[in-house]
Amino acid sequence: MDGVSESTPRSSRAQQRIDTQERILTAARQLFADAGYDRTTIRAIAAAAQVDAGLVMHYFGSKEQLFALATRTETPLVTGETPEEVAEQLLGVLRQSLIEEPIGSLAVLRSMLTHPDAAAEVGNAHAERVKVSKAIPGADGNLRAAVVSAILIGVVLGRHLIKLDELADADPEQIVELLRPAVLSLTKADQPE
Amino acid sequence: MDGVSESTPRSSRAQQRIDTQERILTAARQLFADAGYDRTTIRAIAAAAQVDAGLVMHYFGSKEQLFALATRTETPLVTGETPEEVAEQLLGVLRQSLIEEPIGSLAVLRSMLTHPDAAAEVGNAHAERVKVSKAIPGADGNLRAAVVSAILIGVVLGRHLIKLDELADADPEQIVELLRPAVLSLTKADQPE
DNA sequence: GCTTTCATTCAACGGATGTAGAACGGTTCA
DNA sequence: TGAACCGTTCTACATCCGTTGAATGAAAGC
Repeated sequence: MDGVSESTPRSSRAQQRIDTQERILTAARQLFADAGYDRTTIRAIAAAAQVDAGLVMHYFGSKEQLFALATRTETPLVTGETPEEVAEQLLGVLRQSLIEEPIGSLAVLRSMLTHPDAAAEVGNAHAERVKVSKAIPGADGNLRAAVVSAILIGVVLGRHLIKLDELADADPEQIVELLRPAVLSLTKADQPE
Repeated sequence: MDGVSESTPRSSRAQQRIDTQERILTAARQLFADAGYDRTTIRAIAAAAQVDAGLVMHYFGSKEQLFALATRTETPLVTGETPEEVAEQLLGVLRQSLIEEPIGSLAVLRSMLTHPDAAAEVGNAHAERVKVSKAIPGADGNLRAAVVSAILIGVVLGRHLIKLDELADADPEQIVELLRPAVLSLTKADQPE
């Protein structure tokens, strides 16, 4: 039954390699999020992972490739049908991002602004817009979706990165409540005047 | 009447020094906005200003001080009394920031996310929040003001820095229209249910 | 005209960084 | 037990950066 019992011992070497790689990735994610791409050095990542800098290179090839792997993030789902459902799902994503720092996204966001190649990742990290735009009716659905994304990015950024005092200290639920009308006004189609 | 006619000749040395300093400051502003603090080198600024790197140091002391001087920006006024007036003024600031890149602000915004000391500048650059919070009634006026600031930052950032396609290409006026209800919902005080 | 002043350039240093390759030491396997 | 393997560290190199101090040459003042 257990075909790997003898040929691949679960610990000691194969596993330790994987553990070490994961330790490096975790340290990289955290440091990239805290300090951005440029200010994060391979040596610092190695130190945080209690490893030599050369090993990081050996495993990941270059700082560039390590960054790409460390900041890969799965995009949240937006599957709602009605504007209200879409709005609630977006607010749910926001709530989660306010409660705990979305480390991968922060790393990308922070780095994107100084590191050219990171910008490409944003289309990926926030590809939710694509789905959002399909869920928002009207000819300007795409634009509305982009504006909503920008708003959410701005608020998350204001809380975790810029750390605007009021935003950083406030109750997440209160922020969500304040934003509900704003998000709703954007997920609903134009109403003729 | 003209006390400076002879004692301070307007050109040649005093003036050329001022001109050169201004040329350096302009180049610095642009480069900091384009590439952020870390990726902008003194040598690149000097080259853009057609000057030696040593001269930049000689005039501004350090990269740090140059950054502080180059990104100093005057804060827009928000003096409205009613929620509607405040909202319109905020939307006006947004409109202007969408039409032409606010280079100083972009430089701060971009650098702030990787350069620690730049963060302090944000309180200055967006000190408008203080005035906004006074113009927004209710116990949560401060929080509302912060949320509005975050939203505006997010949208400007989405257009000029992240360059979300739809946001970058859209008509500024259309974006402003989309955001009016959102901003209005935040400048108005809570209405009891 | 000679000296002083000063805007500007030149050359260099010390440190940090990404990266490459040799070397080490324990594990695996015959 | 001895040889091959491999995870890991050590050492070093080339480059780039911020910064400095001496050198240069033209303008200013006497």
